[in-house]
Amino acid sequence: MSVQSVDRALDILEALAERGGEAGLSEIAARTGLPYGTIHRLLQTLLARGYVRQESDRRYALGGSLVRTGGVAQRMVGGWAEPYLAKMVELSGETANMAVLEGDFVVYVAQVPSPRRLRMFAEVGRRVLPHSTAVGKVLLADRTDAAAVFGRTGLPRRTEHTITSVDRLLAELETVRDRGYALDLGEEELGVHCLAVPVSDGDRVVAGMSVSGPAERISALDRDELARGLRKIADDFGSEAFGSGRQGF
Amino acid sequence: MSVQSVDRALDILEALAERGGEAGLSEIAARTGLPYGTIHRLLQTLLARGYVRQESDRRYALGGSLVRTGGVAQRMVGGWAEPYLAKMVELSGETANMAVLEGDFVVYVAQVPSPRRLRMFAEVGRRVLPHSTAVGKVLLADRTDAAAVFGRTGLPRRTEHTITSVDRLLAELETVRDRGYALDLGEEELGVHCLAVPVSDGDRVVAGMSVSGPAERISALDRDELARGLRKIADDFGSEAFGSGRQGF
DNA sequence: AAGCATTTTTCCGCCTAGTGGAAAGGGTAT
DNA sequence: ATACCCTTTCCACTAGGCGGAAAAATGCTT
Repeated sequence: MSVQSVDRALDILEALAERGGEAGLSEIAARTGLPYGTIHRLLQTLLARGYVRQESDRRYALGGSLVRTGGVAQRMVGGWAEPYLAKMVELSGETANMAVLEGDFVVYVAQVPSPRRLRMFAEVGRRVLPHSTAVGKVLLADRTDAAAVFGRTGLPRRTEHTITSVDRLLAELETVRDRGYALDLGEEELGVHCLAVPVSDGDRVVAGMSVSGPAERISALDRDELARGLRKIADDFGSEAFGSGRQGF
Repeated sequence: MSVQSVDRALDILEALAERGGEAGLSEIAARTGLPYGTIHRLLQTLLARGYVRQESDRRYALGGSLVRTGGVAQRMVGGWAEPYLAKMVELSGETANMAVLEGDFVVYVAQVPSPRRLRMFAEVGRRVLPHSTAVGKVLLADRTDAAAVFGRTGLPRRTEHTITSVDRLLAELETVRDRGYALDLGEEELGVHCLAVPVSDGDRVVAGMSVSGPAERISALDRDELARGLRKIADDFGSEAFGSGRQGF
């Protein structure tokens, strides 16, 4: 049903991405379980097209050609997310956002603003640090290297409520995993509260969706009930947008 | 030398990207020249992996899986660009940036700041409109649909120098094509001048690199000589980062 | 509502394009 | 200088992929 060599080429690209965009041939072999000759041949093909690049030490890295298609795809995904974000706005009355983790940063990729007069507005494309945002917390809760991320970024204090202790933050991520949603109680911007839920591709958390608004309005909502509603929407979106991924086991 | 089916799968992905991320099977066939059966089979493979998605009207679109790899690749490219941007800083004494076009926006993907006390600082990841920036102009100069972009974005006045007439702007793009570099004379921010040059993958303009600084300092430089120097650096980077693309003709 | 044109999907025999084990070639650490 | 590890090349085998053409689905026109 599937074309073997294409499948394998994608495996290689993904293996490279998981290793942070760079790996040696044998590292790829270890991860994918493919024979060396095969990997080398497929890499040559990707190399010739600029999807992979070879460094001077003969290691392989993801190449520039992925940027173009990736950018186009990101806008598409943002577009598909809009109806779902609109549902979240309907449910909560507040502005809804979708964000992904890019490196150590949270990047907003789509937004549907609240119809209210007083509302949040975070431009699409904006980058923020994960430790002080609800989406950042859901995104990191799924990763085992959260502590390393905090090590690199530090935990700059944004407001008096920002959590600046690594231990407290890791404990909070634990809570996020357990209850399935994350909060930001004025940690990024004073007077602004957010509630975020994960978007999964069936295997891993690939994005986060959140609603944000003035502290008083958000506090007035029933958190658990809201979270339940948002999770449902995020799950629907996840299976629609990323759903066909990871089949064939 | 190259694996045929992988090459073809990449052709399909690129055809989709060129069509704005969405196309019917026969559109892809027209563009790639591949037989229907073959395209369909390859699309099924990409579909199963989430690299492509099928809409309700049976058309195909780029899928979410590209976002992950694309994001990782973008950071890699930004990293490779740094030594080149550093050379530009050395040459001009001013902050150097690299940016790409994402949809109708210019997105900064890498930066090396000037060592001077008074310097430009535009955060990586920032989005701006193309009409009022030098990088925006080089990026659009290569596209035939620049007028359409301006139609969608409008030409908001950022300063008293911003060009707000479509005709004047299109004429300026013509000039940019001819002389090989673009200027921004306080059109985005008062008192800030920029000079940008294109980065090509050998076929099309895929990014722009620019230097920006206080109007007085930039004016004091010999534009044509500076442009020549920057072009050389940008060309070197282009062939290094995207160079192995488009072989095999 | 029926028929026509267009586009997408399925099928299957042919055979080429891809596979992968193993050996040769490079780098670099000891 | 040598040994080890990682990468690249080679080649005989055959499974995996190819693509023409028919079937099915969709949607447009009359």
